[in-house]
Amino acid sequence: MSVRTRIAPSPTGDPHVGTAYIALFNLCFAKQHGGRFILRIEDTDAARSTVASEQAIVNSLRWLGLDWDEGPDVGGKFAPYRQSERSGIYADYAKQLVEQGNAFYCFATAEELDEMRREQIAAGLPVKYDGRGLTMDAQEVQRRLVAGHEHVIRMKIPEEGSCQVQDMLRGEIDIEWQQVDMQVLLKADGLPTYHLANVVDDYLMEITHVIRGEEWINSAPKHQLLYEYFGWTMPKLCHLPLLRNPDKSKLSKRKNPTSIQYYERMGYLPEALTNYLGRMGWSMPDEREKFSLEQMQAKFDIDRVSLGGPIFDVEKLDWLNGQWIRDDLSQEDLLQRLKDWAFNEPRLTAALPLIQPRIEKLSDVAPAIGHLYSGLLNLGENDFESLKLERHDQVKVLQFVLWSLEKQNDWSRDALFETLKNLAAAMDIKLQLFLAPLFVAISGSTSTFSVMDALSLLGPDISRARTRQAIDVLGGVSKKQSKKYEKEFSGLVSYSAK
RNA sequence: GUCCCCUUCGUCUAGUGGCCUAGGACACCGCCCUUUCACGGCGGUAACAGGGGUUCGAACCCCCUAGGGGACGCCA
Repeated sequence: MSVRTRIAPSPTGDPHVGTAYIALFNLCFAKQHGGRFILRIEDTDAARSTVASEQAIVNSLRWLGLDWDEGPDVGGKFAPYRQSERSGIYADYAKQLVEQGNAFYCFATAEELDEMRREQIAAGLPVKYDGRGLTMDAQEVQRRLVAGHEHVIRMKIPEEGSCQVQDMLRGEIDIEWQQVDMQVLLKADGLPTYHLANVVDDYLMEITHVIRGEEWINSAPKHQLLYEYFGWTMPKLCHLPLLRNPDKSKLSKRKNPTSIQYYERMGYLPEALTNYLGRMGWSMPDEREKFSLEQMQAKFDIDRVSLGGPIFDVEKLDWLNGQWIRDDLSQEDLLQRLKDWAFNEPRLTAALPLIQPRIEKLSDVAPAIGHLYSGLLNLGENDFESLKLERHDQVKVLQFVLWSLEKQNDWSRDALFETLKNLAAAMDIKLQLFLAPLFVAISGSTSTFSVMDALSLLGPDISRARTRQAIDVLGGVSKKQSKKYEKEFSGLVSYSAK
């Protein structure tokens, strides 16, 4: 049997570099063993799993050159198990477990369980489903099912003993069954949870190796137990370390740009970013820093993964990107890359009408649109000095704007204007004053075309990054202050929503 | 709080019991190249978390402690 690996990213938010990281290692492992690497996008929440967000993942992985193979289709290639006509298979598997006595119906409501958890916390007990559904007698269960009471299916967990999970890198991991929750397998809406869907999919897709993030270690006993219940062979597990922020917490977008699209917009070469991700927790046998995806695949060895969670260090990525630009691009290549990146007709065409009214000479063009072709700006505190708003209010405005922009989905200039206008009104600040710090943050000056147009053309990734940068330049927001602001902000938003 | 994972320069890492007075890379500093700035070249500062074992010998094996991270959802 040949090796098959698979990643199952959730199409939530922007495609994350962590997804690319896991994909890269899966791809290299599979190719190294002459196997296949399969992509499957999964999320049971239809509201946030849109065609567009699925496509964004596909595009980002393609951009990075992390190509996947076609695998056995389960419920549609990109549209996952939420597809109603196929989700039935998961319900069938869940019911099979009930019949086998490995799972049970639970009629507890969300409120009831919240209450239970609160009590457990108050009593200093481990927070865990207490097995109340198990005590209901079969007739009562039948009665409620027939009556159409809302219910879920949970898996049974052994009451004592422990589970030994084999990890390809860590060896045996021993987890007490006491620590494992009676996981919901089938939700009240009839859709499976990740745990069930994942196991069923991996089985149906004949996955032999599961290479995923370390955050899944604690769920491994559940998955292993499901394989046992079904009588299926368990794939080999491998948990990769998590990418971290400079403060060592799990890489998150609040602290670091994490969107693959951000790195694309910043002008990193995909081969450099892939190369850099390949250096996170892994090294070439000859220790060279620069290598292509093909070279990594050729030399890949999962045992060379080091377990300490690596910090995503932009400085080294910058250096590596420079190496790629200087060593691997001919002048023609560079020209082509620049054209593809941003110096293309549609991008320029979008900018020209904005500056045409403002220029007197053709030589005025480059300075006027320079900020549309830049990454982070060269900002200093004094760039904000001449503004009328007090400095701490500037920071506050920028922070609130940032939070708004993080929620913003529609990046048309009109939608942005609507959002910002409402925010200014809610904060009770005159629009002109309100926009001034953002103007500087985004454009690097106060005398250029509308900041809405700039935001719209720059897109979410760069816009948010520059706003964040401006906040930092102005001294940042302390943790305490941030909490206070957050509260105030959520109050404003609900107010303006009315 | 409970459990799990992790721990070599500031950062990414090499190292799988003797080759380690611990190597490379980024960053930083200095020198050289140079009309400037980069690039490039050369050099420098800088680490085995702490404590116990095992062993002739420990960065490497074991134990304890500390620190960091993660998981504890009808999210994934």
